[in-house]
Amino acid sequence: MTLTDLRYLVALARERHFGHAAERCNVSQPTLSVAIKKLEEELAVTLFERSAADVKITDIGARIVAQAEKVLLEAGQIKEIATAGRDPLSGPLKLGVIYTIGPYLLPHLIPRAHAAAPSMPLLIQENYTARLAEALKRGDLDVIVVALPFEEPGIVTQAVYDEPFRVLLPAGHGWESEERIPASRLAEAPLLLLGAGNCFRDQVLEACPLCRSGEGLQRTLEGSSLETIRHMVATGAGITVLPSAAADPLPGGNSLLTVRPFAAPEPFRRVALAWRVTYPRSGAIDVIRAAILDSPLQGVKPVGRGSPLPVG
Amino acid sequence: MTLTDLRYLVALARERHFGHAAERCNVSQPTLSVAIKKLEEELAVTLFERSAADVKITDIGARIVAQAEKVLLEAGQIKEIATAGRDPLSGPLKLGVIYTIGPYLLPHLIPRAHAAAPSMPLLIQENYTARLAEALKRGDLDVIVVALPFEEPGIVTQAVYDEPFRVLLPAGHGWESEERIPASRLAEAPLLLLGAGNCFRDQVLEACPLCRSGEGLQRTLEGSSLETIRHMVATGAGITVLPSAAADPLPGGNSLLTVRPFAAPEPFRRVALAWRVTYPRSGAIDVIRAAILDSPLQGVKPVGRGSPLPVG
DNA sequence: CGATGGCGATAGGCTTTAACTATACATGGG
DNA sequence: CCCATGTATAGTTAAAGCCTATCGCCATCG
Repeated sequence: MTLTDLRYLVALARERHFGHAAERCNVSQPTLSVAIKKLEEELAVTLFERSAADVKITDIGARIVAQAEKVLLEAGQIKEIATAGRDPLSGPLKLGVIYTIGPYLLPHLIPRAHAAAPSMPLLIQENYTARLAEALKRGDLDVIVVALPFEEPGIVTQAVYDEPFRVLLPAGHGWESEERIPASRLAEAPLLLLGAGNCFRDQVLEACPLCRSGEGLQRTLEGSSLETIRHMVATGAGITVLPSAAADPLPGGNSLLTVRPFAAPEPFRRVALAWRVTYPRSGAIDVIRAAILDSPLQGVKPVGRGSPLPVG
Repeated sequence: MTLTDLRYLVALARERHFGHAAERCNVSQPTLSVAIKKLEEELAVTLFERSAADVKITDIGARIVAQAEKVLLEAGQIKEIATAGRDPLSGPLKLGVIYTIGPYLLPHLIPRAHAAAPSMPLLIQENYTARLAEALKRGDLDVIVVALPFEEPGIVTQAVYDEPFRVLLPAGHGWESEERIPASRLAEAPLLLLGAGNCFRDQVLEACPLCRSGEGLQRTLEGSSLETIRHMVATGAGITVLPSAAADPLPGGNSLLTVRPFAAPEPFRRVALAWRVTYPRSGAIDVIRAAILDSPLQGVKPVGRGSPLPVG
C-alpha cells in the first residue's frame, strides 16, 4: 500500500470509471486497474464491484476510501509544513550571548532582528562562554555571541566586530587628566574584575599581564556583573576595565564616572557568532549578524569576514 | 514521498542513529540514509543535522515527523478497517422483498438472520419486482427475494423454494365441500386479484388462462395487499388465490375463511434470491438463504440449487 | 601526532516494481 | 450475432529500491 495506490483509489471512487480515473491520475487505464487489484489483494477485501455497465463501490470500499482521503490529506500537510518551514526566517531561533555583551547588545539587537524577521521569535539565554558552547553543541542553542578566541570541534565561528577596552575611573581620579591610559599602568591601581569563568576577566588580564601579580590591589568579584562593578567604581572602590559598549551605555554619562581609552596598542576583544557546522538556517544567522552590525554600540569596529584574529 | 519513507523518517527521529533506525526498519544503513536524503531533497528542507557525534532533528524536522506519525497512524487504520470489514457477515445488508412474500417471510427471516449474523443489520425494502430489480442494479439493494421467472443481465438468480397456490373461499362457499379445486374452475367465480405490477397477479392468471376473459367477475384491486383481499373474501366479495404461506398465516385460522388446495397439477411459484454477479458478500447471501429455508412457511418445498425452472 | 574505530555518505550492481502499449476478454445493446 | 464499450491480462522497458563494499570524516586514545 503506497500513497500512490491511495490516490488511485480515491480517484476511482470519485470517477467510478477506470479509464477516467486513470486519466485524472495521468496514468494508463491498465496501471490503475492493476494497482486497484493489488490493493484489493493486499487488503483482502473487494473495494469495487466491476461490471460492464459501471463500477460500484462496496460498502467496505467506501469506508476505506474515506480513510484514504484522510491519509492523503495528512500527507499533503507534510508538504505544506515543509513549504512553510523552508524559510529560515520562520520559527524560533535559540540565541546565546555572554554576560558581558548581552545587556548592551540585546536592547538594540532584538528590535532590529524582529523587524528583519518578524516570524522568527528569539529565545535568548545569557551565560558564560563555556556554558553557551555546551548548549550549542547539545542543540539547546542555535547561535551564540562570544568573544574570540573560541574554537570548538564541529562549530564554526564568524567574527563580527572588534570592541576596544576602556578604563573606568571614579570622578576625580588622578588619571582623569590623562587623555589615554597605557595598559601597563593598570597594575598600579586597585582593579575590580569579574569572577573566573567570565572570558572578559581573562582578556583584561591578558592585556595587562602585570596585573596578575601587580602592585595594585586586584579584586575579583564573583557573581558580579559589569554594572555592579561600575557602581562600585563610582563609590571609589577602585577602577576597572570595560568593553567600550559597556563603558557608557547611558548617553549623557554618569558624573561620578570617567571613561578613558587606552593608549595604543589599544586592547580589544573580537566578538563573533558561532554555530554548529551542520546548522541549516544560515539565513537566520545572517539576520542576526546584520542586526548586530546595525546596533549602535559605542566604539566598536565591524570586522570583515576574513579579518585576522585579534592580538589579545 | 512514500509511506516507507515516512516510516524511515519516524524511525530515525526515534533512534537518532542511522544504523539503529535502519535495523529497526529491517533495511541496511545506506538504504535509510539515501531515503532520508531524498526526502529532504523532495521537501527542500533539512530534517536532521548530522555530525560525527550524533544526529539532531531540526525544528522543522520535528514538526514533519509529528505529521508523518499522524499519516502512518491513519494509514494503519486502513488495514484495520479492511480486517474488520473482511467478514461478509459484518456491515448492513440491503434486502428487497416483493409485497406478496415480505409480510409472511420477514417475521421469520429477520430473527433467524440476526441470530446467524448478529453484526449484519438488515435494511429492508418491500416493492414490486420491477422496482426491486432497478434498485438491485443501481446498488441500492444487495439481495432481493422475488418470484421466478426473473432474468436480468448482470444478475444471478438462485431458486430457494416452491410455494403452491391456494384457493381462499368465504366460509359457506359452495366449493367448500370439495377437497381440491381444479384451476380451470376459477374462471367461474368472482376472482379478486392484486393490481398490475404485482407478479403474483400475473402468475395466477397464467395458472388459469380462462380467467382473463372468464365468465366469473374478475376484480382487480389496485393498491391493495393480500391481507386486504383476504378481508374482502371474508365479507363475501368473492374468492381469491393466495400463495400458501399467505393462505393461513395465523395458526388456528379464521372461521370466516376456508382454504382449499388446487387439484393437480397444483399451480405454484418458485421463489428465488437474486443479486448482482459482482456482489462480493456471498456469505451474507448464504445466511439469508439459510434463514429463509429455516422459516416455517406454510406448504413450501425447498428447491435444490440445480432444480429445474417451474412450469408456470 | 598518528592509529583506530564509529558513523554517515557514496558507488556499483542487482532485483523488484510500476509504468507503458498492445491485446484479449466480458457484457449489454442494436 | 456482431459491435461498442470497458476492464483484465501479457509482455516489455525504465525506474526505484535495496544490498554490499568502500570511502571520508571526525573524535578518541595510546
